[in-house]
Amino acid sequence: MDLQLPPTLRQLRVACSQCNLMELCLPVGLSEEDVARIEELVGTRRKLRRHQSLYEARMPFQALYAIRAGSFKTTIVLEDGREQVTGFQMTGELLGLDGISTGQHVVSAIALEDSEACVIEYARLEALAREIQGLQAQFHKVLSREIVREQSVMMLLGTMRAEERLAAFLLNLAQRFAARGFSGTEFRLRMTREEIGSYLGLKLETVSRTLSHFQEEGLIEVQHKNIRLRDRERLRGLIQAPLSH
Amino acid sequence: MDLQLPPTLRQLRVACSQCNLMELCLPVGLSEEDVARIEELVGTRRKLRRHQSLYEARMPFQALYAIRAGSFKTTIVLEDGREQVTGFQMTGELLGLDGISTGQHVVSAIALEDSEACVIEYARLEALAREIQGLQAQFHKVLSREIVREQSVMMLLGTMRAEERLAAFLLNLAQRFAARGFSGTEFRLRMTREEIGSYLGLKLETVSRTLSHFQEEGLIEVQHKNIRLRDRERLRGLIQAPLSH
DNA sequence: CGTTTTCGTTGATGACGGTCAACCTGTCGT
DNA sequence: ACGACAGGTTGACCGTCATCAACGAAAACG
Repeated sequence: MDLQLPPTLRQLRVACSQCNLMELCLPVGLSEEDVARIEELVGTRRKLRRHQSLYEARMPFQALYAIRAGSFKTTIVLEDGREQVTGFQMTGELLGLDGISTGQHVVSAIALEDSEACVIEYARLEALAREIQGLQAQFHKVLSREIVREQSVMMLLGTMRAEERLAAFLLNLAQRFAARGFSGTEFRLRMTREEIGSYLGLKLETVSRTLSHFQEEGLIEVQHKNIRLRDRERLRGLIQAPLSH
Repeated sequence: MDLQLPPTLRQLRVACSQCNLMELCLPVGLSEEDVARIEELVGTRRKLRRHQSLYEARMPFQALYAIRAGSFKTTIVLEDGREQVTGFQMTGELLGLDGISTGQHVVSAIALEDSEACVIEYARLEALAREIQGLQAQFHKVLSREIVREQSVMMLLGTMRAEERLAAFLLNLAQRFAARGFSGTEFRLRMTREEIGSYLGLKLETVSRTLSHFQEEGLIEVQHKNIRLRDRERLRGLIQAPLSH
């Protein structure tokens, strides 16, 4: 079996058709036949240990990456060194879209845990998208979905208060875990308070305090990185009715 | 002449090849021949008066819009009524990308002044992108550029202070005016203080105060909506060195 | 053309979240 | 298994920006 081979030789024959992430990834909505053709797209897979990067800002862009296992964060840095997390990505999600624009990556993608990603060479993807209409359509949707996601983060950063941001964040995570067949009520955070804060435009102390506060209110249970949602409805209510207006 | 005809009959024959926005719009980098084929893409143009919307959130998505004249803002609203401006768009820029994801628009696009947009039916665009490689490549770049733009807004909202946000905003506007052949030093804001504030995650009073402050410092001259940049370098410096660290 | 409304400026005050600091706990590396 | 260190919690204090308010000016309206 593959697992017996030394790591460098593990250029596993990738089979999208065998992958349980199909309905979250690029092949969504494609016929069996088309999925078969897509498999030629994915050349290799890359395994990463925690803290390793899939790509770094300013590196030339050549490929997109579909997360097969694990999770990542993407970060952008200003010249003065300030850094911000722009997103957290889970299995089935596509990384690297930022590089298409200029041919250079603008964010870095860093594994939050030991992870694995399918390498999708971009030139091949473009070529195949011209042939397979469904692939083209799906790819455009993925791009557009990222635009929409970022817009809702802008909304969060621009108009929400600390409590609302955290509530929105937890509910979003829950929903994504659920979509992957995991519990949407009990899960483990893969990122630190500081990373959460960076993503939400808050300091880590504020994240910590707010989580504690949620716990006191009976909204959630927190124990380190383990989260349990106890009252989803009230959490949701927090977002819609900040304090009274 | 066209101008004599009643508005409803003004389905002008559009000619991308004649449009001075070519190098800012979709046809970038295409051969003459390909540009000719692209022209069949743009069916009609739409004229809008100030405050009219090109499309509204929740409306079905069918077309993208290339701004031919004027300018727009895009806004997203939460259920509780809170609204945020997610972007300001100028000539040559593409509107409607948010709709691809779900087939429904998620933001509304509203004209900041009397404006005109070319209607690009999306189904046709996808079809043509499959045939013209350069068009496909350019379209993907436009999508990716929007992702990158939003990331830098996230950075701005997440880590920058009021002064830095305003400085970044003014410099960005200046650069875009310059790219269109207008002065990058003296220009007229098309949006209100409130709209600027909404975009930057600030209240209108803060925007007003900060602009006044910039003026006292000799960085800019403000007179209502007219802006003149007096010291670009110091403005730029504001962004990179927030206060000392 | 005058009136009304929208838009912008400036001031006084206060709240939310940032900052600094001390301490604790769990995890990672050797 | 142990120690060092990263990660997390909590408290006290403070700064930035929001809020409330009053006023002024420009633009939109009939």
